[in-house]
Formats: sequence, structure tokens, C-alpha cells
Amino acid sequence: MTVLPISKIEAPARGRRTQDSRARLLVAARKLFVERGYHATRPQDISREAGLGHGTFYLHFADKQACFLAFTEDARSELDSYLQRRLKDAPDVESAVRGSLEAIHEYSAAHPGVLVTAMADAAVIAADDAHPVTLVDRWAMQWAALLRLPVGQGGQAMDPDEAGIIGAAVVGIIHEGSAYAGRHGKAPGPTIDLLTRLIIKALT
Amino acid sequence: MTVLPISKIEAPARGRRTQDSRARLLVAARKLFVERGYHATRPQDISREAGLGHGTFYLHFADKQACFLAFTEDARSELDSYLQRRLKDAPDVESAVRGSLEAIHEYSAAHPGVLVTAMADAAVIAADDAHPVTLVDRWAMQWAALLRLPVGQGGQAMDPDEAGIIGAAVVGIIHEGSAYAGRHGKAPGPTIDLLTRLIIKALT
Amino acid sequence: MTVLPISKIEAPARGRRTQDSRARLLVAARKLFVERGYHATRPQDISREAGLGHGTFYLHFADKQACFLAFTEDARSELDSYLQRRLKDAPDVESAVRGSLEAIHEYSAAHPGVLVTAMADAAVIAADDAHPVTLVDRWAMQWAALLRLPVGQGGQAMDPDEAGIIGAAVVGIIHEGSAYAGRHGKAPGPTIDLLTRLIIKALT
Amino acid sequence: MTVLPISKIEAPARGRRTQDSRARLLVAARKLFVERGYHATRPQDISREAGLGHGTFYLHFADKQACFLAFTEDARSELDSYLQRRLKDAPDVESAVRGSLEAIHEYSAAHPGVLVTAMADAAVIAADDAHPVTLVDRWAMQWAALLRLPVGQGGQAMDPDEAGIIGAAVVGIIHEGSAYAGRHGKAPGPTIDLLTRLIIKALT
DNA sequence: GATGAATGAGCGTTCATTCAT
DNA sequence: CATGAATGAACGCTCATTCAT
Repeated sequence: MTVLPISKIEAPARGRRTQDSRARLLVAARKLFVERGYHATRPQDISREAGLGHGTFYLHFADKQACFLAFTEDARSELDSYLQRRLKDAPDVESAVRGSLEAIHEYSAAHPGVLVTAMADAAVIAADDAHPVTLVDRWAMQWAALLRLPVGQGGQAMDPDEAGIIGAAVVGIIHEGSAYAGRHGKAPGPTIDLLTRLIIKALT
Repeated sequence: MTVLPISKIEAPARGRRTQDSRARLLVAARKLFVERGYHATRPQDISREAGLGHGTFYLHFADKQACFLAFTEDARSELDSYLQRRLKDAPDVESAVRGSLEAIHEYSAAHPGVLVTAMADAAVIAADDAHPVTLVDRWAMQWAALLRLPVGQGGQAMDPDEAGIIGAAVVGIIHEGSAYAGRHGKAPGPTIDLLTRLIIKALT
Repeated sequence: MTVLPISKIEAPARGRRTQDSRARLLVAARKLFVERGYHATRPQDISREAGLGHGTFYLHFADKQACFLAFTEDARSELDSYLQRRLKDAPDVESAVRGSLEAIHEYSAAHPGVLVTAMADAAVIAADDAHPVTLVDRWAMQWAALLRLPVGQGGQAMDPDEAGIIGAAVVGIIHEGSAYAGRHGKAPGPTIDLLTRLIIKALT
Repeated sequence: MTVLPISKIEAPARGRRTQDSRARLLVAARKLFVERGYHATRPQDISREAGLGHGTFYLHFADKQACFLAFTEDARSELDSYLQRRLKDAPDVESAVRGSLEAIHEYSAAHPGVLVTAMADAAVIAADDAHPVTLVDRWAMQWAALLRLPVGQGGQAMDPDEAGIIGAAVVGIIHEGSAYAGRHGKAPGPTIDLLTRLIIKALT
């Protein structure tokens, strides 16, 4: 049996305090960005929520926008692992689509408001200056990649030129469809079924 | 013989000045919201752009948000008349879908950036406090109404419970699909064809 | 007897409030810059001292530095009129020199600390970015102009190339000499005599 | 036979590390104060430039101001040795004056910006609180001491009461004269000649 | 002695809104 | 109805300094 040296277990010391602070700031940032939105959240609020001094915020993020982008990136990669888990065994596109929707629903249930906040405010942030690759773009491209899988048994690959637009359209279906369902209190199960059907039909 | 000063002759009828000022403010607001976004536009900028005093802004709008909402409402009703014109003679759903996309494209070409601004910033505004009916909701409902038309020849009406979600999904396809195409310099013609096909297939 | 229209006397109305505010800000700025120095004076302090809101400061000055420069320029032009009065009847260079020193002393007595503050902090401000013409430069040039007067009865004009340096040297004598005398509690009369003698001898 | 690790061999004697750190901080401080000025230089910048931790700064200086004063004092004593070398063999006051100017020029050429920074910012520092003896005072007193030498062959000693003011005036001539010449690209040789002449005439 | 993450008072500045004219 | 000077709470951010390691 291997015994880890104490330093590995208990004495993070060097550079660990830093990591810890950053993590706490990101947790706090997520909470506040989701609750209040980007513009109504002040760096100072994030620091206080994290139990740290105001200055510490700027030790970890160049500015408020960088913090928001880090939050956004975190959300994206978390969602990605939810998706990964569901997609790795999907036998066909339909299962992949359904799996994706289920993953997204699962993630949204576990982290309410995060996706909506990340997408909505990202648009506003992006408008400020040239942040060329938006969150939606990345997701659209992932869908495009997924859709190069043949659809149906004798299916053919997508025209690569159209794939991006189709990917974006799928993102749109999911985003607006889920948001609408959420706003109007529709049950998630039937909504997932419905959106899956819509996407599959659109792709056939 | 008394000569009236020009200002007396040409002065608009009572209440006209008011209308005129409001109209000029809205034109200015649209220009600046589109160019700079909601948060980067100050009421003061709008007033100056309109050639009016800063205080006049508050004679016509309760606050900045009300002005943005008025802009948004204007855009929506303008787009509606574009849509109306195309849709009134549409023989079937496919023509209606294609007509809608063409109308949206036509409107966007005539008023670049307006739809994107109205939709993107609306999300942020809405987050601030409870503005229950969003622009997207209204569009989704219009699509839902449209889609109660039978699809195909022997088509049946949509399940009314699902109609809203489907309408929202269509809005999503159009919004994200067009935005992606725009960001990546795709030609409008083929994009419209593609999105029409996607929507029609999804609805069949 | 001419009667000024009331508007000239009492009804400043249009644009006058503005002028008044600016004047009050400048008075306040002078007081605080002199008492505390540039870096220890906040725009907010100036506004409060002037009995105005913080925002009003930025209606009249682009930033803190612009306010300081305006103060500096005011001081320079006030001193100029003191100098003008003394110099216009000076029969020879010696009287001009003595008159200048007396004018400077008179100004310093009436406005204690102003010249020292304007000169000392100006150097620091200037260092921040390229403000090419310093206060000292302007005074040096004025002295250079004055010194082109013949010195002594059979005097000849200064070599123009050297005039600037000599002007600057005179500024140095006055500045450091007076400052030293002030710091060490020397009486102004004998100090003026002494510095006049030094300058005259240097110039002969 | 035991081989000491290199670190043990080359490590400076106890207390040397301290001296070394202090010296490196002073070198860094001088560089940055000269390049950016007092207010634009942060203790943190100095530490980093010196290759030391931020906290180390406060092991050697009570605060930022103390560090600046140490820099200033260093510059003064370096300039003193330049002056000493020139002055120890000066046969008369004229040679002493010329030698001083040459020494100052030589020092400024070897350490560009140091004197200007030390003098200009010192004024601002001094304003902050009561640091009674300024750099200029010290130099003025040195000149005063020097000037108690008889001027000319049959010269008499200076009136001691006036000596300080005269010393300060000489500092003023040199400071402003050289600064002006520097700003306007005048050659150092003729400038030294000119200032020497001015000072000698003033003192006769 | 050396370190650098942490601190928080304080900075200069902005801007949605009001109100006397 | 129109004006624009005035407002001041609030913003994002900095930096001299401390202290646990």
C-alpha cells in the first residue's frame, strides 16, 4: 500500500492557496452571475461572496470580463463532460441527439441558470469588442462534427459547407426550445422527446 | 399687414412637436443601440444624436429601459409588416416558411443589426427584472399560430400544447442559423434554402 | 450716463451658471493644490470645497490633470499682470529686474504657496506625458525677451542663442533663491536686494 | 572528504545577503524612479526588477518614501565624489565653479536623468510631510561653504547671512540653466562656459 | 532573511436621472 | 414642451503594505 507523503495530502502550501482562492472566486462568480446577470454583479460582490478581499479578485482575473469568460469556459467544459458520458455509447444519431438533450437537461437541473446566463450574457460581452469565437459558435461546431455521422442506416455525410449552419440551427432549437419550455413550465421529459423528434426530422 | 414669423407658419400643430421629438429620439436610439449596444448607449447620447436637450428624453420615456423596449417594439412591428406582406398569399406552409425567412432577410438587409440587437440585448434587459413577455416569446407564439395550418396535403393541426415549443424551436433555428451564417459570411440565398428545408422537415 | 441692460448685470442665466461653477472649482482647486499638493488632492475634494457635486467637476475639466493645468495657467497669467504693471515703466534693466522680483514677492504674499505649487508639481505632471512647454520654459523665454534690452548704458543686445539659457538661469536664481529665503525665514526686502544684485552682476 | 555544495561555498557571508539585496533594490529603484518617476513606480515593481520577493522590499526600507530618499542620498554622495575630485585642486573660485559644472555634467552623462529625478520628485515628496532638509538645501549649503573662499585676489569673505541665499541662487542657475539647455538640445561645452561666466559675474 | 498571496481604503471617473429656468 | 447644468451613488480597478509560511 502506498503512503502519500504528507506534503501531497495536507500541505498544499506553495501555489495552492492561489488555486483555492481562484476556485472560490469562480464559485462565487457563477453564483452571482447566474442570480443577477453580468452587469449587476460587481467584482467586489464576487470577492465578498468568496470571503476574500477585493484586491484578490484582480490577482486571478485581469478584469471582470476575464472572470466572466472563465466562468463561461468552466460551464462549457462541465457540460462537455456530461455530453461525453452520454454520447460515447450512442449507437446512432437519434440516440446521440436524445442523449445530448438529456445531458443538457441533466446539467441544467444540476446547475440551474448556468447555461442561460453563459449564453445570454456572452452575447453582450462579445459585443463589447472582438471576441471572435462565441460559445454558440463552439457548440455549433461540435454539433456540426457530430452530424457528419451518417443519418439513418444508408445515410450520407453532411455537406461540410452546410454543417456549420445546421449545427447552429440545432443549437437554436435546443436553446430556444428549452428556454421556452422552462419559461412556460412544460415538463422536461416530453420536451426532450419533442425536440429530439424535431431535430431528427430536420436532419433526415 | 402682419407677417407671421416663419416659425409660426411652419410650426407643427399642437402635439406634433411632441410626436416629432419622440420619433427623432427613437431613430437616434435605434442607431446607437445597434451600433454600441444597450449598455454602451447613454440617454444623453440619444438626445444629442436626436438634436434635443438631455431632459427631453425623459419627457418621452420613463427611463432608458422604456426607450429600449419602445425601440424593440418598433422593430417587431416593422418586421411584422414585412412578414405580413409575404405571408398573406402563401399557399402552403413551405411557402410560408420560405416567405418568412425571406422577409427576415429582407428586413435585416434594410435595417442591419436591428434584429440581432433587439434579441440579444432584450435577454439582458429581461434579466434585470420581471418583464414577462419577451420578444422571443411573441415570435414563438406567432410561429405557433402559423403552424396550426395543416402541413402537407393531408396534414393535421399541431397539438396545441406542443405548438409553443415548436414555435420557439423555429425561432431558434432562424436566429442561430442566420446569425451563424452572418458571422461566417455565408451567402443569404443558400442559407435561406437550407433553413427552409430544415424547418419544413422538422415540421412534417 | 450709460445704463447697462439688466441682463448684463443681474441675469447671467444662459451659460453663466456654468462660468460660476468653473470659477468656484478653480478657486477650490487652487486652495487644495496649494495646501496639499497635486497627488493628495482628489477631484472629489475640490468639488466639495466648491460646494458642488462630484460630477460637476467633470463638466468643466476633462480630468484632474486638466484642472491642475488650468490652475497653473491662471497663476501664470495673474503673475503676468503683476509683472506687467511693474515693468511697463522700468527705465533700465536693473529696475526691470528689481521690479520683477518685487512683483513676484507681492504676488507670493497675496497668494502664498501658489507659485511654489505651480512650479513644483508642474514638473511631476509634465513627466507623465509629453507636455512640451513647461511653466519654467515660458518664464525663461519671457526673461530672455526682457534681457534683449541693452544692459548698462553702452550695452549690447544678448547673443540670441544664449538668451534662453540665461533666462532659465535667472528663473533659477529667483526660484531657488526665494524658496531658500522663504524656508529659512529671511526678510523679503534684503532678499530682493541681494537677488537683484546677483542678477544684475550676472547679466553685466 | 566532504564536498560542500556550491551554495555553501559561494554563499556570501552572513549579513552579506542582506547587503546584496539592499543594493539590488537600490539599483532597481534608481532605474525605475528615473524612467517612470516616483508616483508611477510601485514597490512591487522595484522588487521584481531586483529579482526579489515583494516582501523583501520592506525588510530594507520602512516604506516607499524611505527608499526614494535612500536613492536620493546615494545620488547626492556619488555626485559629491565627482565634485570632490574636481574641486580639491581648484586654485580659485572660477576654477571651482567651472569644475563643479563639469563634474555635474560628467555625472549627468554617466547617470542620465538621475539628478533631474532626484531634484524634481524630491520637491513633491517633501510637500507630503515635514522633511525639513531638502536636497536643494544641502547643495545650497555646500555652495555657501565653497563661496566663503575669497573671490578674486583681494576678495573678502561672503557675508555669512547672505551665503545661503547665494548658494541657493547658484543651485538655481545650474539647475534651471542645465535643464533648459538639455530640453532645447544645446551643446554642453558652451553651456558650461556660459553658466560659469554667469555665476562668476554674479559672485564678484 | 525571504517570500508573494492577500488586503481594503481609496482612487479617478461615469452616467441615469432631476429640476430650475 | 424643452433645456442642460447639476447630481452623487456607484463603478471597475490600483497599490502600499502585511504576515503566514
